[in-house]
Amino acid sequence: MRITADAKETTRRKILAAALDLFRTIGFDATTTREIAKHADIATGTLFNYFPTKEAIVTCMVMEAQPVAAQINPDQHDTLEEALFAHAACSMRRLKPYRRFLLPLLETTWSPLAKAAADDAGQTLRAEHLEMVERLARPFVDAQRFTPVASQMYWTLYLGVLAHWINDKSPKQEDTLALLDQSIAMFVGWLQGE
Amino acid sequence: MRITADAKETTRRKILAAALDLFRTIGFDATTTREIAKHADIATGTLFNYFPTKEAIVTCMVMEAQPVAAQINPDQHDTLEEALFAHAACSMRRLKPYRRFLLPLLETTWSPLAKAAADDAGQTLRAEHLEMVERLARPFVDAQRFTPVASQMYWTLYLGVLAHWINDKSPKQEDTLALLDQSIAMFVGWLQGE
DNA sequence: GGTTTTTTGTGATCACGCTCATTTTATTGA
DNA sequence: TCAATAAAATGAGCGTGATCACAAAAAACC
Repeated sequence: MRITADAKETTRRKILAAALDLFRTIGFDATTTREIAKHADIATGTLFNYFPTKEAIVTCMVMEAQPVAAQINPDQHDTLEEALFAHAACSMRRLKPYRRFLLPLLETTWSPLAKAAADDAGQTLRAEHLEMVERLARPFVDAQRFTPVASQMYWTLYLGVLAHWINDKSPKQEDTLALLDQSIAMFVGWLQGE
Repeated sequence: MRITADAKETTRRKILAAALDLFRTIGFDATTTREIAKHADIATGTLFNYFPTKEAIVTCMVMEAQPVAAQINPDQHDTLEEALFAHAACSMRRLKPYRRFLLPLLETTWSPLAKAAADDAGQTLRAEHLEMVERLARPFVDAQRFTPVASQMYWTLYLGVLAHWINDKSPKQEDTLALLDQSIAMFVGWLQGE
């Protein structure tokens, strides 16, 4: 059991490394599962013993990156805008290595479009993010204001920002940061005001 | 030239009819292009002479529905919320026959996620919608406030509503209407306030 | 009407993500 | 040590959306 488990982990890492390499080099779409398997020295079928779909590989990469929760201090900020901005920026820093091929993640697992029962891992990421948002909002707004609809609207706006980010050509992605800033301002204004 | 053009139009309609029928009956994913072609009495290859992709068929259905612009009077409303709500509701009424299989449209052509150069038709629909939104906003807000970023944020929110709508199980889709209401309130609050 | 040129239709074929019956390898128990 | 059993790897093969070399038909020209 010992040797096998280690071997499996090794294979897993080989797949992730091979996939990351190819995604970066030629992009997500142009990378075939056969190619990933070949680079990882396994058979095509084996790949799917480790990851249910090609998209799941991306999801997995993101999940294994350093969690945001560990890097954010909820009591550090004076305004809700500031807190949410810091949180989003931190999340995006985490996603940065995968920016160019986040699209499949957004489309298949993160999007509110995603078929309900889909990918667990993606749902987990979403839930974690939203939970943090709610926690950050707690000192600033009534708990009862933070309805599921509020979560949903935040998530929509956040996805909009990420979507823009993916193709952002501005030098330091400042366009995206501006969009993020405005999106958060809009959300906070609505959440606190009214 | 005459006869051919008519024949082409006939084939086009046969394809659209066959596709609509199948999409409704067994859903978008379960419908194969071969099946559509068979029902339309043409070869598989011919289908792709008329529509570049399977998704484009859906886009086309939506485009051929009655344009929203013809049904909205910009001077009819007392508040911006009201005007935008009417416009969105009207757009969705138009989309209603296709609600169950809008997902591919949202994913591949409407989403801000879509690769930039993608599908023209989808971009047109988007542009038309946003233009109308801007026109409705004109009496209520400074023109210079309606920046491209504002358009983008509106579109993101609108897509969020549509995404929710697709899977909305509530009897008269009142969940979606509530979400639309809140989304517009948030957007208008931000656009006018600040 | 016959010839050329252009447009349209065709289905075999491709490349892809993914599956599954089978083979290979590892683990257990005596 | 060696069956017996469980776990993992394999690659041929499936169904799919889409392509393309070619065939048929239509339009244009004289």
